[in-house]
Amino acid sequence: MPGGRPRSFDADAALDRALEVFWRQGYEGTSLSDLTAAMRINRPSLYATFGNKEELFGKALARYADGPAAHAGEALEASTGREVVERLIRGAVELTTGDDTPHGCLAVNSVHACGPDSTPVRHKAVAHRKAAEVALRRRLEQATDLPPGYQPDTLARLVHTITDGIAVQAVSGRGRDELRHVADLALRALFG
Amino acid sequence: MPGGRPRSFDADAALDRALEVFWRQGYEGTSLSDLTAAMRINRPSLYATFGNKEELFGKALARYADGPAAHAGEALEASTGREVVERLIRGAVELTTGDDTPHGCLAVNSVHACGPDSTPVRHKAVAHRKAAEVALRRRLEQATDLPPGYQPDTLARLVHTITDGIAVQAVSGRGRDELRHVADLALRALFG
DNA sequence: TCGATTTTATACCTTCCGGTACAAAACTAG
DNA sequence: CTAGTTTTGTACCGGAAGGTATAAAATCGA
Repeated sequence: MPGGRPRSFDADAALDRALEVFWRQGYEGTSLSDLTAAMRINRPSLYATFGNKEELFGKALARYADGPAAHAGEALEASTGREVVERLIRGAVELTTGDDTPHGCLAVNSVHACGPDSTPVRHKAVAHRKAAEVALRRRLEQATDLPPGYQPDTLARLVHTITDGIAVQAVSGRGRDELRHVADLALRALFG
Repeated sequence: MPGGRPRSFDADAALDRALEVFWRQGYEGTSLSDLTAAMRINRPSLYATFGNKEELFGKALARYADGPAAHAGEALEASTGREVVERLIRGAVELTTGDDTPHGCLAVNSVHACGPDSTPVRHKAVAHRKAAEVALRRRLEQATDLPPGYQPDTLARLVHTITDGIAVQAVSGRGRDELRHVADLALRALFG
């Protein structure tokens, strides 16, 4: 029964391009014209396929978590608490200072989306971050190798504070090598 | 010789209100209507007194550094490296989680101002942050109480990474008490 | 009181925003 | 080939953005 003109573009590839633009320019800083130009589709196709700008962003954020930022989830599978933390911090440096990707972190950038209309986007980003923090805390509660006196919930928040800071440094122009040294020092301070 | 109708508002007070709005809503998220409403002046008065939106932001950022964020400069006067770092980190928590001020840090928020027209604003914020980092590095080079192996430049960057992360956590909804515990743990990790 | 000068208030300008109506094009089923 | 369906391209909509022209209002020196 369904005939219809076939879609002339790859929706997944288009979503990847949208992700790239949102990551580089932020939600508010990205106009529909920016999106359609990057995705190589026209406006009605975007709306028919992805809903609207806000829904498109939501899908881009989900893709970000499963793709470029997948290390954050995988890090929790490491066998020791220390290695979990190390993978998160070192992974943040690599993620936010890539040569072929925008600098900074989409989730951190999106928390700073301002203006009345971007409130739902900010909430999405906050929810995503909160979920990551809960998962890390749960994982650290299982760890037996934390230095004495380190509480899992506070350590989880400190680790995310450091990875958030790394993202800010990366958008501020700090290079990968410099941030690797920062990560080295942070890990040394945390675990000796 | 100069006659002329007298100005009917306090320019400093108006600038403080503009700072408040930029801090809470970001550069791009703040419209001229938001500004004139908050400052209780009309549009031509804003342009005659402060130039344009971008110049107004520059003056608000300078006021931020001398006012709410003055602790960052004063911290460098502490007598030991450790106390310098402690004042910076604890000061960041208090600054970014104030009851009567917006949460987060204006300089960190502004680094995330996106879109083509806000490039100069981002550059202003980056320059401001870079100057602060140089000053901290210089100060830590004078310190004699750093733990062995801590290089002043890397430590300065790590400290700013942590304060940046605190600002991100604050805009993400983390409360003052929680961030105080994070600061405690960070300082304990850094200095034992 | 009378110009000269500066600020006020209103109303407007251009441009771009996110979002959509509509018709031509490209396909499948019969 | 036709009927039905979906996507494509273009052109447009209302609204809000940053910024400004203009004239009334309020002060000064003379």
